[in-house]
Amino acid sequence: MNPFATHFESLEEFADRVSELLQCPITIEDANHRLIAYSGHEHYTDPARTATIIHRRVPERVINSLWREGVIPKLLQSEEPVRVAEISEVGLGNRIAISIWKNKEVLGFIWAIEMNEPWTEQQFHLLKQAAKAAKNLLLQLQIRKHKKEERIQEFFWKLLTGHVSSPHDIVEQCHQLNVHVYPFFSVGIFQFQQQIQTQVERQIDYLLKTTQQLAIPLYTIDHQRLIVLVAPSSNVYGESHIERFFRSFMTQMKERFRVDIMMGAFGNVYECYTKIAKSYEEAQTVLKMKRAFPHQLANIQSYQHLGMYQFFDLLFEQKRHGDFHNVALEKLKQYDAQHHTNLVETIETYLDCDSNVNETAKTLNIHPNTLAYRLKRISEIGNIDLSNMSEKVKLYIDMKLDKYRTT
Amino acid sequence: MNPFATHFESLEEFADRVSELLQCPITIEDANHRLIAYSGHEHYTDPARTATIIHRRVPERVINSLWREGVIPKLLQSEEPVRVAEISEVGLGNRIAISIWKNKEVLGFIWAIEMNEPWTEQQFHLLKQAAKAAKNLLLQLQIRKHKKEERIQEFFWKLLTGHVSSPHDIVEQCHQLNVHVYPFFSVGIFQFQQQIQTQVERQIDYLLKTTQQLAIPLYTIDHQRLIVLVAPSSNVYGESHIERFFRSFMTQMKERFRVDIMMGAFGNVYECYTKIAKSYEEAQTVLKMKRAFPHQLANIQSYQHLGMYQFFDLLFEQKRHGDFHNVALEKLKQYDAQHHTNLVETIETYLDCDSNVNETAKTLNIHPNTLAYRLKRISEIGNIDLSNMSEKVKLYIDMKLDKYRTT
DNA sequence: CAAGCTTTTGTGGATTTCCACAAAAGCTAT
DNA sequence: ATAGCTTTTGTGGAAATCCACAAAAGCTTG
Repeated sequence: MNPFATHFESLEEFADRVSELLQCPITIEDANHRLIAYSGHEHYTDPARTATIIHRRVPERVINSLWREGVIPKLLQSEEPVRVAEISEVGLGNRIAISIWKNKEVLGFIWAIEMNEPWTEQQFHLLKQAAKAAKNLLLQLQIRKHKKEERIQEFFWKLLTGHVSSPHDIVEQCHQLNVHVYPFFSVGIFQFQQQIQTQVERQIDYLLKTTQQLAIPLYTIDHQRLIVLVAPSSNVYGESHIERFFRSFMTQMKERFRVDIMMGAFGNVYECYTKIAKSYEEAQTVLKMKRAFPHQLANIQSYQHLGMYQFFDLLFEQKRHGDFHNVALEKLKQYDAQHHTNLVETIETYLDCDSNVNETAKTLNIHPNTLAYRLKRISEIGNIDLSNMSEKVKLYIDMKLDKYRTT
Repeated sequence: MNPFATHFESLEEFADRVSELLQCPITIEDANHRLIAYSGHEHYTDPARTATIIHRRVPERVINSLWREGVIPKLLQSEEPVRVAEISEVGLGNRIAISIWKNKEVLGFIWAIEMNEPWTEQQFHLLKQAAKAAKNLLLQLQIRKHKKEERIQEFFWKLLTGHVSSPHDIVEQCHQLNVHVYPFFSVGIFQFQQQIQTQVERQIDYLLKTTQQLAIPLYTIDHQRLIVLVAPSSNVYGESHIERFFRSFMTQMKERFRVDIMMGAFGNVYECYTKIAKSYEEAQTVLKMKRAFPHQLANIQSYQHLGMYQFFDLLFEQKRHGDFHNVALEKLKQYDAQHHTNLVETIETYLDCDSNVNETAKTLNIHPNTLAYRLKRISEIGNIDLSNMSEKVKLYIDMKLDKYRTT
């Protein structure tokens, strides 16, 4: 006979029942480690569980430890209970965990704290029965959520495309949809190697829901791209917070799920939600420029650090009208062609290296004096004053615009 | 009785007549030292005269000497003959010169070579009579010229404003108007201190017509501006030729006529005459930028050397839409305001000085180590990588755009 | 006013840059 | 092939830069 074959009013009631039967504290989480229910009996509770209950989610460091220890991969692979040894650094006592399945998808987890004695076969069997019973309860939750999700998605796309009304209305709608409004935000994009499949969607959802580095009130998936609204807790070090989150998201996708993300990018941080479309545009610009200048912008993620490449679409448009043709550059190109020299490459590398002689010489594999000689020739042939910032800027931009054209 | 009170078929006939009476070679020039007529009798002729006749104009170095010796100023002041001592460097022998007047305007000059003996009173008297007689002959030339001038002016304005047809038609029209077509050209503008008066117009005409550094097929005057079409002889060192001409024109206007020119500027050198409007626009851009950045661009005249300022109108337009706001710069400004520091000024000067520490420190009157410290703070506070060209460019442009806004 | 912070200036030494000069290597055209 | 050019590499010394460390001066705050 199944002890869970009755009707439960709520998941809490269910958790309490499991706790009674197993004689230990029980915590039920969804697939993203958000707290769904927990037993209320007076038992010993480790610090990790306390923190989980207080914040209504498992602390990120605990999740990270569980990944590192291989616990979560195991849970995601089998329906069997997993024994977890104490991880004292994160306040986690001895645990038994089991995943809740529906078809081939994990809906959530049940965690039990292993009290003094080791579990009996009987207890393990009970836990497995509990996991089966939890499935139906969780499914009901899921359905309710999915409906809301769809409305939120639509709302987010409206924000991204600028089809929005007043800031006040936006906040109003957020409240209706139960989307938290943060004081600062930025729009980010992750470009994946391939079209994002359903399984990867779940993995993305998992990572985004479990991260606590910053809030992600909204996100959506579009072909090969994941678009997120990120909200750093403060804007003082906002940029670097986002940077760090982006890097860790990408490494985690790779390490945990073997999913490659080509690149990530995000726009400026704004306060008013009407600027979401703008931040989105900026993020798209970053991606575009990273594609055109993969080497230069390999380590750049933010629009803020795009530097002069921010201007490029605009300048390029103008250049196509035939403006800005650079006589100096043309002369250098001509000279290169006629004399089989590398003056253009030289000056470009030199400027890439921030006018650093040694670095440039190393990059080009030439003697520093050779570089000096070439620079002298460049300034003669192109009639350029290489100690004039404005001229250098012009030349640099024109060279990069040239490259941009060929992509 | 006046020996010139007869009708002369041509100016040549007149010159021969004068030559006969004075027993010496005679040359008649217009007010711009262009050859109008010369006597053909076999007399001794100095190299300066030979060159004048061959090139149909007085060589520029001869003109310059005559100015330097004070000969021409004297001629422009009085109707009396002026004795000119030999200037052997330019091949000029002993001469007697007199100016030809109409009301208060000089129409031209008569030059006589003083042969072996010094002139008698009688000869001077004859020369004065000749100058009076020449007046009417020159006037007829003038009238014919004026009419043509007007049609040329109209044509030039059409070219400048882009109201032109095909390149072929332009060349056609040039031929009709007797305007020489050169393979390369650029449009230049001189900005005068004040509205250009008739007298100054003549002085401009004089300098433009006498210069031989480069050809000036067309020019026009508009309020405080003189607009010239300049044609360097070759485009190899075209830019520098034009530069030199601009400088010398401005110094000569000042030294010879006490007329101040605020600044000069010229556009790119093109080959096709349909690009005149473009070159003109570029020259206007240079003037505009020189007004906005008088210090930085004090020594810049050409569009080519405007460097990054070429972009500024375009970028500024975009910036007004609220794009490109620079968080780093805002943070620095904020820090400056709160802590009474000069970080923005420091970084701007540093970039102005092409990242040269010593020069910057001297300019700012601070210790080099102070500068180093400030730069460190700047990169911390603004989250800027000062060894990244692209970021430097962005910051530099944003700072200059800020300045541009306030002008 | 004392403590703690930021900012300025100083010192010294390793490293880099700049410059002049020269040798060697490579290319081109007669 | 040779002469004349450009280009590369080398040497050495003066000047500038970079860096670490420290003292002093200036500001802010309790």
